[in-house]
Amino acid sequence: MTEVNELSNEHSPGARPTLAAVARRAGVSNSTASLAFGTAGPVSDATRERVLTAARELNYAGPDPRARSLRRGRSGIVGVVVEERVRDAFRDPIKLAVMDGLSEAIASLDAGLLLLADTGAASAHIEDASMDAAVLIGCSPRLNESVAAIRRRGIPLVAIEGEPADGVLVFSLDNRSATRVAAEHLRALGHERVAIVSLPLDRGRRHAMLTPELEAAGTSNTALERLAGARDVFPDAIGFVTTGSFVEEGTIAARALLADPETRPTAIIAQSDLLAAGVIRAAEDLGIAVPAELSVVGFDGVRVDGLWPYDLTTLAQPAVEKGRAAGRAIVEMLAGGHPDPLAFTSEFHLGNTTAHPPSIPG
Amino acid sequence: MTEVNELSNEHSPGARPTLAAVARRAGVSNSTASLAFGTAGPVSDATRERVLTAARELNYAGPDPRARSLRRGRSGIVGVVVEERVRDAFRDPIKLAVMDGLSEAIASLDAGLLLLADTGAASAHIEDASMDAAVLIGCSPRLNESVAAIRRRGIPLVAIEGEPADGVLVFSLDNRSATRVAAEHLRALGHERVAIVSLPLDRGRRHAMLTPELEAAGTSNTALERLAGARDVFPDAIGFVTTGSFVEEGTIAARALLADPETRPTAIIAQSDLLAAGVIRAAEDLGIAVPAELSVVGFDGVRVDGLWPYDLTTLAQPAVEKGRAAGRAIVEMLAGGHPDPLAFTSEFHLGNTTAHPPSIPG
DNA sequence: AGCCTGTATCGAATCGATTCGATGTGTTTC
DNA sequence: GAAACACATCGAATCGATTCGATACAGGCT
Repeated sequence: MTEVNELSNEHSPGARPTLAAVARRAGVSNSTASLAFGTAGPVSDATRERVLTAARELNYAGPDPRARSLRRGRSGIVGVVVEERVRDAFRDPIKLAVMDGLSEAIASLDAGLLLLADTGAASAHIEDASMDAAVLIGCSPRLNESVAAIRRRGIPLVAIEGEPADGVLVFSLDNRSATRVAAEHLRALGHERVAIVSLPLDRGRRHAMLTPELEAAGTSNTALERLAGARDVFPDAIGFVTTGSFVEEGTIAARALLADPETRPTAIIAQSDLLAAGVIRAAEDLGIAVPAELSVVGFDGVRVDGLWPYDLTTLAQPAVEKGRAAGRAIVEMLAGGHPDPLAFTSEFHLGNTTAHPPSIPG
Repeated sequence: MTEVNELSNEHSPGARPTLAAVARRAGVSNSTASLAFGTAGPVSDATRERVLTAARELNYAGPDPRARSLRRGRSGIVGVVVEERVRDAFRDPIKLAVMDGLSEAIASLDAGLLLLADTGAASAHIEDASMDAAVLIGCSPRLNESVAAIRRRGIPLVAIEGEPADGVLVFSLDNRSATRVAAEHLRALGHERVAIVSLPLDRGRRHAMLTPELEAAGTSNTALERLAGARDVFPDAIGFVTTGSFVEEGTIAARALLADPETRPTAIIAQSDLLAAGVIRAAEDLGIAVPAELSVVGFDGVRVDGLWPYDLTTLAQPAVEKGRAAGRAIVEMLAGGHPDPLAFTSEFHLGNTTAHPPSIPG
């Protein structure tokens, strides 16, 4: 019966051959065949050749990654968790830059990047995808049960931004103090009526005027910190919450904030450069001159195509470097090390989109 | 001794608990514990509760994905292979749109997307990543050994564009005939000196003037087909090969093509909208009026931020729909079906970037 | 009472490879 | 010529779960 099974395994066209089948055909043991596929093991060249030939003849595709990863305890996969649909995540140049640095730093692991959308609902994948480590990009490492599940799994877990949490290595940015610098710049220029265009505060993702309730219910560390930085200087600034860092969202926000000529702000603090670009576009449409009638500052320091001739006043953050640091940390943790968290700082860039507020005639 | 091991497994802080440990603690068999984690199985509510409680007490994170995927033969991962560095892939709005449709269509699989860069060199991941299916986006399904390895693995394999190959389900686009339509449009307007700005022809990725040698050595189906479509109408068109679909690359190409005022083309066929945007930008810089002095057509039909006031004449392709079709095909193949390949067509969009060529005085 | 049905649970085989310790063979060294 | 050694190869245990067929038991039926 064993014989029959062996034959059927080797000959039935549907079933993929296994390493055992290859070994049998090459006339070596299971273990030797396995060794032959590695590069290191003590195998004679002749034997290795024989095994590889047998593999070729059987059309064997190499050791099954599933079995290999069970036995080895490593799967060669690093999970990247984003708190939105995958499609939206990749419209954000900052996230792309982070992934860029990340993939560069983990290149030595020879691992693939598994995209996981932590949209709250279908978080099935994220809890039972096999990965060797996970990176949270712009998600809250606390509060979240998927994240808790990953942590329980005991794999290295790093977060780009987001407040510190147990067992999560956080790479943070000076969101609050950097925004404060920008706000102080505006105040020094003489601005008093300032409005804020905010990134989403939670996963709700509707746009709305900023209210204390929304603010209190917020979970997005990045948005809240930048908000706090602005509030440090302009405690009463009004604001508008967008659904994401997109140019169109900035336009929508600016339309709402600039609607009433009486109460119109003289400056807008946008929480991202894309939002700022949208604000400027809206101002153009409304015939409001930037920076003469409206000053605009952004955040991120990404080059926005088509913003010319404007050179946005903004806070340049080292996004690629953040990703790289996270990647390096993962490599170190997988090697058994215990790297330290790191805080990154943004640099104020003075462009030509900020100026003194217009002097208002009596 | 067995006893000792069991104890050490349950108590040593480093080792993660296994399902067996949970079962033992709950006083049920291994198999019952497994059943308790599924939703379907015939388990009494009381037992399930007991198992889940034991799991909680042991801080068990749920069945190990590696073991599960070995046993089940499914890993819940769909590989996405792109022929460039991951960072570059995501700068291309068409690839993003494809991924978008893809992730939408495979949502029912509850699978994650594994990014794999087929850069020729470090193709280690792509050959031994565990995945249930693979999608090639803009890679040649022939010629490539990594792809051959995937095929040998016997998993569903679909390709977005690229010439047909055995065992690969291809979703194609009418690259050639669509480009021909654009070229005919230019000829109808009276253009005779036309230049082409081409996507990369192979993985070499250097920019250079287009030569017959480069063309003959090309492996990128998409670029070659679009080239052929242009050549159907303007057999002698000169061209410039870029390193990718980026605005800057279009600018570089246009600078090269527009350098000599004597031989300057009156129209440029760009193989992507981003390239076309770069061409227009270069023309602006050089003081060449579009469309009065230079007509420009693109390909893709993506909205390029900052191209305003231009409305690019282009070929709009159903990128999201291509991704969706690929995703649906994968779902069907994993269910044992044999879906048919599909050919998509692009739609000519007449914008304001094409016009009659300037009448050349005496 | 005897028989049958259905359900909850269990045992054991299985998925496909890796790896450790053991074995056997061939070569060097004194 | 025997002891020591290096090296290739092999057997068997192992990774951690899933699943199929068997079992036991409770209740319903005639």
